[in-house]
Amino acid sequence: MDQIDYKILSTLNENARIPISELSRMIAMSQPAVTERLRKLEEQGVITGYRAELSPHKLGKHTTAFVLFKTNNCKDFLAFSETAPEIVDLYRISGEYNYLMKVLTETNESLARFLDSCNIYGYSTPLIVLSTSFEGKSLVASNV
Amino acid sequence: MDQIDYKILSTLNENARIPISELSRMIAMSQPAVTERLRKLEEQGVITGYRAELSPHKLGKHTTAFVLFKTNNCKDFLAFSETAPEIVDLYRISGEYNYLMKVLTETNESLARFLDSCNIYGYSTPLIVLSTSFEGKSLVASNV
DNA sequence: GTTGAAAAAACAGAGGA
DNA sequence: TCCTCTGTTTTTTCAAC
Repeated sequence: MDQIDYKILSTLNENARIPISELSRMIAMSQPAVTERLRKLEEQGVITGYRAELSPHKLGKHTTAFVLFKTNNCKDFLAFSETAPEIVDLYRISGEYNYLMKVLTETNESLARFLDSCNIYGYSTPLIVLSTSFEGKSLVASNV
Repeated sequence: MDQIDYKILSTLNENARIPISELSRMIAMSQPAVTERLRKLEEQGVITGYRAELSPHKLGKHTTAFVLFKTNNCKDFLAFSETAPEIVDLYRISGEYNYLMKVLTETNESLARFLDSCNIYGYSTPLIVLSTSFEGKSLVASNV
């Protein structure tokens, strides 16, 4: 992992669909060399995947909320949560509550309905997201 | 936006670097037609970008935490947070605390040091992430 | 890690349901 | 309007160095 690898990671974090030919021009290195570095970064698990980032709003999801909660049935809740399209992120956390989830619903009302339908207790008042200042900042500096 | 568009979105959410030729084979549609649909989805803002997903662990970030806090200097904090590599997500939220941030640091100790260095007050005990059950679930169903 | 040729894919045009 | 077909350009892959 050197400066060139960091540059590759930072560039792909900004635009994962950039052609390798263009990437290689940007970092002034031959295409096969960049391809080989990329292959290694994927193999080592530094790069875990490539994702299209979608607009929740354009897909009719107008409410984003974080909910802290407790559950005894960790295993059951995990199975449920994987099938619930509303839950996009799920974290096991330290502290009074043992889970944190990020939930996307169409409206505030559908958020309330969804929470009622979850088999959880002791959940916090939903932390409604008023605005997302930024999200998914790159883990590697862009000016390497 | 029809079923085919949803299929394109869901496929690109799983692998954003898939060649359009392969994508077009998967959904049994010609390449130019898929290219045109993709162009429109980007133009409409349904697709906001393509990102490489990196492993925090492989990059030396062993601690992930969510921190709720209050600040009066919203503008100043936003400027600071954009330059702080530790803060990867920042949300303005409803409720007693007015901000939620996701922070990645090398260790628990560096998390403590970072929070001390932030010009915020009334922040919650950091919600340390013990494990990420899942993250970034697709906003569109995969079985469309 | 570089160069250069062959294969594959992306792009841009005309034509058809 | 949206899709298909075809030729051209670009990109990727694979060889040898």
